Amino acid sequence: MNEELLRELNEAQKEVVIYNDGNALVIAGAGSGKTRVLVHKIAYLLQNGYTPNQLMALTFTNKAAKEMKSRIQMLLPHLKANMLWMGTFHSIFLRILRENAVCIGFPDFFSIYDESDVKSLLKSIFKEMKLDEKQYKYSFIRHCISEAKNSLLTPANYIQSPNSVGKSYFLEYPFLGKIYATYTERCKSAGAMDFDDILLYTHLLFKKNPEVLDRYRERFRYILVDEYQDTNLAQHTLIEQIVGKGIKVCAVGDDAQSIYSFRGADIDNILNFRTTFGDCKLFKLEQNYRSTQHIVNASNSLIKHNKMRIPKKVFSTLGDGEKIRIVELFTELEEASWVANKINELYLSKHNSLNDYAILYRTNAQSRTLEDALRKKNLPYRIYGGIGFYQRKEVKDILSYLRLIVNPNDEEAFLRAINTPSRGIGIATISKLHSISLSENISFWDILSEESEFGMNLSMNVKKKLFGFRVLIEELIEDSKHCEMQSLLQNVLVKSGLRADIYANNLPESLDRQQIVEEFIKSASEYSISLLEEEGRVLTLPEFLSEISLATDQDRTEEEEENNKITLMTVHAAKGLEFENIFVVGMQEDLFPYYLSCKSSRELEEERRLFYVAITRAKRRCFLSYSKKAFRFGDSGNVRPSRFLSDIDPSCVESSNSNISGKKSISPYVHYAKWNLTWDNLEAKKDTGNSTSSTSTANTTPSIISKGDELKEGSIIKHERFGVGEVLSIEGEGNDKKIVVRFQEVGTKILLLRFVKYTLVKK
DNA sequence: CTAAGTGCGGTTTTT
DNA sequence: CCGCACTTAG
Ligand SMILES: Nc1ncnc2c1ncn2[C@@H]1O[C@H](COP(=O)(O)OP(=O)(O)OP(=O)(O)O)[C@@H](O)[C@H]1O
Repeated sequence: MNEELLRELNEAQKEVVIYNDGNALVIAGAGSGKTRVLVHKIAYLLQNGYTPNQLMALTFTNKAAKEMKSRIQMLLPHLKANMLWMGTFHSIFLRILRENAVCIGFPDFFSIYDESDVKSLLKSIFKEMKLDEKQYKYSFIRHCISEAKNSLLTPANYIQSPNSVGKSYFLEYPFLGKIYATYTERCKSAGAMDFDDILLYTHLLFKKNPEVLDRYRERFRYILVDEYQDTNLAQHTLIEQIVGKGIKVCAVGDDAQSIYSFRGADIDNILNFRTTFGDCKLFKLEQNYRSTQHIVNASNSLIKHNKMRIPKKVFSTLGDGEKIRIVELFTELEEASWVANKINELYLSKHNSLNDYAILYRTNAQSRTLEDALRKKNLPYRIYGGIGFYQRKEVKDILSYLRLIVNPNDEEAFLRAINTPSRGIGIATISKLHSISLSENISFWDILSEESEFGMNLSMNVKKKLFGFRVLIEELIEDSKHCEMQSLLQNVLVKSGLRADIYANNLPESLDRQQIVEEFIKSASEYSISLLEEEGRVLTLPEFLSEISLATDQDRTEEEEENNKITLMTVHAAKGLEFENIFVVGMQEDLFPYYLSCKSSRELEEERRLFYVAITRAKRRCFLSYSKKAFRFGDSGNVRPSRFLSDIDPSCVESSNSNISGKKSISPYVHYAKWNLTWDNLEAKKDTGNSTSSTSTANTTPSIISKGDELKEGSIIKHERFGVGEVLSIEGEGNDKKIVVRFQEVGTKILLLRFVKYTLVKK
């Protein structure tokens, strides 16, 4: 069994997988199989005595987590993959927080504020404090708060600590600390956390409640982390808190792919990894399995222009392949349609799938032109990023009611729900409520609930409206106790008046909104069905809310009737992925590198790393394009090609025009002593103990009639969502009877037989 | 209180 | 160009 697992790896990779004497760190270039090593290591550990609940595997995106899960499921078809604690930092630690909310003074079903909730709360605080929003710009303040949290500073520490990251701002922004403190207070009394809080509060939970930490430390034996170069202090420290005394860590990463410094990622975390954790072996992987030699050479020659980096050897055995093409177009429009044409042409001649094509860009705003061009050519595409489905107005409206049901103190949900649809409760009323809330230190909901406070200086008419809202929410809370998700959703829509509002007419705009609402209902229903089928559990409202609070658009369980689509996404979003053909558009000065990130060589080098990530996504073909005329803020101007284009070794490039390699790029590099790195000064020492085992918990289910006796190994079934698949095995008895099915599209799944909806294709 | 219109500022990357 | 804060009319 082990041999089979290891056969798919080269010698260097095998070593990492097998190594179990201490902590392990892999630093290696793009496409060298780091993620593959992690996946195989998890499988290997599982085959050699570790149980799924002893492993914690952390990724940065839900997409990566999902991908990893399915790859492991592929290697170990009988594994109950959902027993693995595998997910993003945020999702895993949110789970831990939910299990211990009371320890940190939060309600069990605390809310998660998304970006728009945060914005609205902060703006309300600005008003309260009468701050000049020209000086206290939302985006800057938001950044500072996030920075504070990522540095694990509570408001008190942020203000007082001598080496606080806020220090340098306080002179110019004397109220910054106060804003942060107020913001934190308000979130707390609303029973809400923002994204960064998830990490900060988990850190505090572990720090202040060692017995809680110990409970998890008894359970976990191994922590595995992908993309370690992008961890911030909070993430790094959390791992540090857990690891040690028989709990090992294995991390993989590539310093050249560190592209998230804007959210606190600190490359020192990976560089100092060996000293932080001790007893750590460093591994290198040098063979690139993804790309052809030209692409590997091009990316290497590019990244060599960075001073801050660890030099690496990389080679490919896939042959030279095609050179990188650089193409100049006149306008952005022409560029987009050139890309569309090129894809069409390749698609027709190579007879491959559109899934093999990705178009990458620096900013989401660039996608529009591309979409138009693709639509014009009738080329199907799928776009990642941008405004997520769950942030859509219509969806947020429904969610605000659902959030109130679960946590009536959720201030942002309250503010949205109370006048959506319009109930004649406007700013005047809200600000009265607001001042009561502040002076009495109670939530909006409490004001409505306490008769005494209620009547203060409000007119009879307003009182009636507020009372009506209170009754509505109380009724929905009651409904939630005995309704299932679907009927609860219907109740919310009908009783709130949202349905009547949205279905009031059939204007095209209205139809769009209706469609979004329908889609939301469908996605809830699909989620609840898959939970039933895969885990035999009934979806509860709090679980549903918690789940989607972390879901970005891309992870929504979409229907995939059309499974042949071009991928459009930002370079950031493409990290960790690979495609046969990559198109990077907008390769011009001011856009890539982005004009806001050109101030220091630190920023410029990060932009260059970003470009490195873009190129290294390509397996066979890579096209870089730019337009000479760019429309920015309405007016147009001439732009020059990106300086990065001339960083690439000309021998790997085929250019459709002349004026690229001519101009030498100006690179006024600052020398950072600590960045003068070699493999040698990454060495470290120390050692830790060893480990044994622990156990898992059971689960319960209701009982329903059983069917599916006609199935046996080798049967082919068609599942309504997963498509066609082969039954690999049937396990368990009675209500617990499960089938292991390998689906063509979605990989292997374990499904509870009594809940599965399928049709038999072949006995 | 709501809806519709004007004028201004700023403009990235994401969990 | 897009989102916003603010104004004005109903
Ligand atoms: N030993 C191997 N044999 C065959 N294919 C391999 C091997 N190792 C890696 N690959 C393939 O190489 C490609 C890149 O692997 P992987 O995504 O794990 O690399 P990575 O180092 O994580 O890349 P990145 O840093 O860009 O995320 C994948 O398609 C993977 O299947």
